[in-house]
Amino acid sequence: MVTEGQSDQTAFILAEGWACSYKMMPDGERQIVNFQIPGDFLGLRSVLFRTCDHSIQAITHIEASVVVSSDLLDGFGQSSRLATAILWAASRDEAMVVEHLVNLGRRSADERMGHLLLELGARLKLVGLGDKSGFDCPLTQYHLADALGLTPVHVNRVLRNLREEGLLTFQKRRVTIHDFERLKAFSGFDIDYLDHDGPLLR
Amino acid sequence: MVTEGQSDQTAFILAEGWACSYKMMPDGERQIVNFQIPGDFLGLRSVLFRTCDHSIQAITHIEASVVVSSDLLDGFGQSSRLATAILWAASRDEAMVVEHLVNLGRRSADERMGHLLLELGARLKLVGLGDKSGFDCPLTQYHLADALGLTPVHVNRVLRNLREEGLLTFQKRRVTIHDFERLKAFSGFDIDYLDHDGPLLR
DNA sequence: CGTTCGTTTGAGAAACCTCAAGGTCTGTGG
DNA sequence: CCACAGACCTTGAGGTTTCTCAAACGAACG
Repeated sequence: MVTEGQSDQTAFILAEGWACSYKMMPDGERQIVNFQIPGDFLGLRSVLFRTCDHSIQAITHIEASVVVSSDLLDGFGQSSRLATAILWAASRDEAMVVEHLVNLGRRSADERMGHLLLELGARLKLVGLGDKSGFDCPLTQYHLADALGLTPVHVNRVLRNLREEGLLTFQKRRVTIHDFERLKAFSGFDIDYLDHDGPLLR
Repeated sequence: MVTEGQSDQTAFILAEGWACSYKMMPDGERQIVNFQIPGDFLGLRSVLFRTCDHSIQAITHIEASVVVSSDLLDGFGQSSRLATAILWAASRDEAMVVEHLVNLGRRSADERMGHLLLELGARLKLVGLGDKSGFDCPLTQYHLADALGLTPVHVNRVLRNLREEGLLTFQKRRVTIHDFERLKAFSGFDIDYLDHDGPLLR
């Protein structure tokens, strides 16, 4: 129904049956983000974003009403710029939460850590704090543990692993990326879900 | 800055410093949902929803601009009904994803399963499919595994645990809740995050 | 009647947690 | 400047949860 990476997608309202939205991992594993049941709106972000960051698949036989994409965008075009900006912010926000969810569901502790720190680095770079080599980071290992669903003790060991692997160092409130490309590959980080530069407007 | 359960909250745009949004578990554990850095919008759902479903806390010293809540809602009030409805749907969607995130981050496999099935039950009940005693469910154990970040093998054992505990049975495409209250307590399910009955409008 | 999909069970391995104890750094009051 | 407290980081040993691999079983379907 909706496929990750494609553009020009459609939105639906589900009338009958079940569907699910999910993301695929490079190794073929899958993380289901949500199940959709009758009455649910489906594929909203695929219309608002230029390219979709997730896929949707039917589970049972399905009946759904197509929501014409241009109608949606027209409706929004007439709305205030404020409304559009807010919806866009909300969507970006949700995209980050979804990526975080995938992180917890389908990655090892080491990969999660790498992914989180790469995401923070990428976001900080966008606003001019930090660069490819690293960034200042006020988080404690307790914060990282609470974010990644780990214990602080294990966070410590994970950071040691990454350091010993030569991937990154987190010391003295500073994250230093030693090998960006390898870390990116290791943690399955793909910046696309952040890379939507502004509302899709007409 | 923002506290779960309160109403009349404020939104901010972060100018300087770091913050994080999180949910607390009954046992005092915490799941951080996202970190906010300069430039980020913060507390949007706390304005759109009557009561907020998460909390926000400063990590460093912070400078932020207050976004006046009434301005936001005015801006929306002038927008089309369509725009408002869409934003509301997006927010509810995000609330579900956030709860799913907490599920993966801070609950055991058994608790996750209970929580997921209770959520599905609650949502199905809202649209008239299924009731407190259970619901028809077309999902396979593979679907559940992909949703909960487990292996299909372990899903099977989890379902057996829950059955042997007398909490629920999932057999022949039917979920039967044997002891709703006990299951709810066991899996930390709190329906509030679904219970926002329509956009907050003027 | 064979094939496919989904479920069930077992045994051993890996990841992560718990508990416990030191160690380091930083700010604070004397 | 020193002593101290508190917050944070680091390491070890042993336990629990979850995974991997493997195999068998049942039901649906052509």
